[in-house]
Amino acid sequence: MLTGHAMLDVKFVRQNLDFVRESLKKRGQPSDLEDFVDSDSKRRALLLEAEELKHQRNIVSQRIARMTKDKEDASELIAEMRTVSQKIKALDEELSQHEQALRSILMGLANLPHPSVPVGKDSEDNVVLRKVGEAPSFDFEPLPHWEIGQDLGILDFERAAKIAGARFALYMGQGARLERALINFMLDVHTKEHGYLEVLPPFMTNRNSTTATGQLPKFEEDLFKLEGWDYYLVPTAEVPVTNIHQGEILNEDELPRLYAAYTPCFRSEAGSYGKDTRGLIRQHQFNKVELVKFATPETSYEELERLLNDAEAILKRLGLHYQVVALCTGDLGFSAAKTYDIEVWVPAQQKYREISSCSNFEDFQARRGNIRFRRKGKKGTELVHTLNGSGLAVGRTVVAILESFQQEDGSVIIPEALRPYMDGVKKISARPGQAGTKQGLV
RNA sequence: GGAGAGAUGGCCGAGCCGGCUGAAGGCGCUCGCCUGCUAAGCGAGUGUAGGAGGAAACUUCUACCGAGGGUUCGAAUCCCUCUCUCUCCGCCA
Repeated sequence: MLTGHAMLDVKFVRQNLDFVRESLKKRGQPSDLEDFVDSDSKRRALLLEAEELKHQRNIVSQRIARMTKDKEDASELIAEMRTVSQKIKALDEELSQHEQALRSILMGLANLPHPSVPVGKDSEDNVVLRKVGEAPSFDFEPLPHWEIGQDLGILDFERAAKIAGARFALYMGQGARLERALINFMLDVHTKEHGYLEVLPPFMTNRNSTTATGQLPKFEEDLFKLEGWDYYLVPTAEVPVTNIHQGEILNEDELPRLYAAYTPCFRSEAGSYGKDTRGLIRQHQFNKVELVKFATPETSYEELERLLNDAEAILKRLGLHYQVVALCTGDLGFSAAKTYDIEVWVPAQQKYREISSCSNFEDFQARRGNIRFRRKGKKGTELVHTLNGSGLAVGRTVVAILESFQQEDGSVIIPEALRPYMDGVKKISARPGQAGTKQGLV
């Protein structure tokens, strides 16, 4: 059987070969699908043959049962069926080879872009939809956040390197407090105002779950794997949270379901050597509040817009300048049908950097994870649509805050919305001798 | 870590000395009837996936009783391995 682990729908691909080819080409991942057609047709031919034999076996077995009951001699039929069973076994083996081939072909095919996604080659072709707020202006040379953080004694990359290595951060004092404040702030806004249910999931997931959301098998090198265990450290809460409903059949009236989860995220960042080597932008471990939705197909694109708004709300309240970008076909992630990125302004770099990525996966993940729903009064099941988006990446939010609200004297103003989460602290400034000493507690 | 018990349909729960059991019974759900509303009651229906046929409603076949193997003409039922859950003992928080 081929249930549950395809990505695109086998039937759909079979019946829309040209469309699929065209879509994959737009993504810059062309495939002639010849191997698909080949495996698929072989598989069906073998299936037919095997099922006919099984039918025969079932009927004759019943006859044997009756004969045995009536004390008749069935040894001839039994001998006959013995060879039939052997034949079935051989066919089943051949069949499973083709099914495996077909599955791995399907697993390698990326999701089809939604018609509204701009066609393009790479990130150059992404479309900026809007810019919100204004970039802060400075009458002094703004410092990069790592310098601000180190000067304030709230970020320590040298000791982090000693403890773990490159691409790790050690937050101290008000830095650690700021990170925690942001997590709480984000969770509160999403759960109390946007209607999400807070969840705290496992930070490791097994192979099956990691495959369902699309991180495996294609992106294994991006993940941290626990040696000797079937566990992967989560690269995003998307993995454990989307798998909450793995294998379930939900009721239509339970949809949409909205979840908000804080987790640390672990990424190997293989292949990004030399990029963003300083500071908090690219870490092996970072914190994120993730928003995940399960929706019906007819509402999933409305839900995507709402998800985007929910993520933007955080930046607005913090008073950070950002832009919203629609990813083009060539820049779309493997599993996504449509993605908006939110990019926050990073003053020291004079650049917008991704701080959230909001995607509709349609039924792509649901098919792998076998997440379905039943419509009221209708027979059968349908796959749900899954969506997720960062709301937001916490470390990068710290970057934006430190750099955007830095003062000439090296202090940093805390956005008003965050102060309740910081014991009313309005500003982080350097106070020599404070960190970790008894005087600091006064 | 040691000893035991279990895993069945949306849910609960029979079957488990092998053969009309895709699976009794109950709950839930859907449709219809009945009652002034609600509740109760009565009747019918109600798993998933894949294949073949059909424009379609649908028909038919195959598979599925935690997962994967094995025995057998035939397995939810017997055997092996694994996973998970529960109980008791020990250990650690």
